[in-house]
Amino acid sequence: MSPEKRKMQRNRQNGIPLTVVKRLPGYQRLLSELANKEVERISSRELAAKMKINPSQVRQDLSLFGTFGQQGYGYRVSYLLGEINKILGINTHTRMVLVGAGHLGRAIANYENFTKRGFIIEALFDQDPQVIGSTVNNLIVKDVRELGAYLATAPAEIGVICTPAAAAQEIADQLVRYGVKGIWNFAPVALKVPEEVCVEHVHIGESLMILSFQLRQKEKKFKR
Amino acid sequence: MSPEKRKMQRNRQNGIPLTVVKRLPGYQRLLSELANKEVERISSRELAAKMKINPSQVRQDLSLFGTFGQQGYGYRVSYLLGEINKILGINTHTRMVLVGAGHLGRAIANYENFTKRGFIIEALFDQDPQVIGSTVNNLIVKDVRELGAYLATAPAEIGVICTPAAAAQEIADQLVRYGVKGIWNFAPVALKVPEEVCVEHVHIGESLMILSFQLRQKEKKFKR
DNA sequence: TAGATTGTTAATCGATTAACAATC
DNA sequence: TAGATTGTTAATCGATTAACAATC
Repeated sequence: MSPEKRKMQRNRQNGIPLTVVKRLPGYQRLLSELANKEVERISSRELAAKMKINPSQVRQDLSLFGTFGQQGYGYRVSYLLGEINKILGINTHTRMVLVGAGHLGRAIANYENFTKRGFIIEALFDQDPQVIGSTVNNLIVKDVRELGAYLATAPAEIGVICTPAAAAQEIADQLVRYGVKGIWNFAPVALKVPEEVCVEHVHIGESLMILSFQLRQKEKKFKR
Repeated sequence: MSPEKRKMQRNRQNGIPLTVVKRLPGYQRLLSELANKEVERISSRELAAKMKINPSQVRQDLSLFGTFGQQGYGYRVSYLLGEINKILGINTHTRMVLVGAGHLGRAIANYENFTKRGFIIEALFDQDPQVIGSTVNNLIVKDVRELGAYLATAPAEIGVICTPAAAAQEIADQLVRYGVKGIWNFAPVALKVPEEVCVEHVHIGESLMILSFQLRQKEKKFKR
């Protein structure tokens, strides 16, 4: 394999290993909880225990982004949370549009946790005349044929795809054409997008398969 | 240490590495697609290309479960798919109940992909009098207070939790008490369950945080 | 100050990739 | 048969864990 090809396959973007990136939301959630409980400081040992990982790993992970702690003291919860929020882009009004206002789309549109963190769904689109015009969480569902025109006047950073699998690629193409930089994809299909566009795929079905596998493994173990 | 001994020890301690387990649904989906297209055979090289992984890894992964290929030929698609379906417990009528018939719950209950693979949601429960009695995908939503009584007469292997975070642990406890062996959790909360119960958590919110992080990283990269 | 705990380097472990004999 | 491709062992690479000097 050529060096370039191998490099492309590496599970990294810009130096931060994907394994670390995947832990960041976990740190964020824990620190939020601690902040809510008005805990002032926490050590890597305590944080690690809550995350069910190794204290070295906590320090290793955080050190990739800066030096947030103090020797002999640990980490100030409010400060570390603030830094991780910055790293994750939390609390900075990220504009989103959502396509596919079926049950799943409406569930996402109603999720307050996202809004609270600054991820704002600003418009909903659907194809079904029965759905177009209905209200979801104070937004009127628009005709998906208006998607391009809408994004031309009100750009969004993230497009959420909650359509059936068959429609997803076409919608992704449109979102990309009209300047969306990230796609949050709930359709069970691998999207093709240009290199500069990020895709995050929520693998709902795969998750059920994994659960099923684990059930069967445990069965075996307990029978033996 | 002899190879067999090492293999035995690994299997005893950890079973199949989680990294491998996570790839299984991907193999399954690809092989299904190939079977639908009536492709007869596939090599590890071709399969790897479609999975965007290394051919060695495909052979390595599959060899953990048995020997499914033939030298000089590759893998018979229908046979390999059948074996992977067995491994994942696909097509063996797995009984499920779902608690929380909001938008997300109804989206899951309507998902035909699961039914097709033998994962059957047999009952829906909710707490809201407005929702109880309504019909979702030919099932009448029951009062969540009947959950225990229902499971006592009609046991289920998997319980799906689509309730708000605050209710999730209480529901998980009930599901476990009434014999559910796996929990598919969509509530953004870490559930505590006995060791013998499997939990698979769908991290919807974390996925958005990861996308947001990647967006910001790409921004940096393209600005620089 | 003295104990605590970080940030970082070094060691270990596990996962991925390469190589190749076996064999269809 | 001869080319193709597996299953498996060996080498490499990356991630996790341990160790410890720095220092609050």
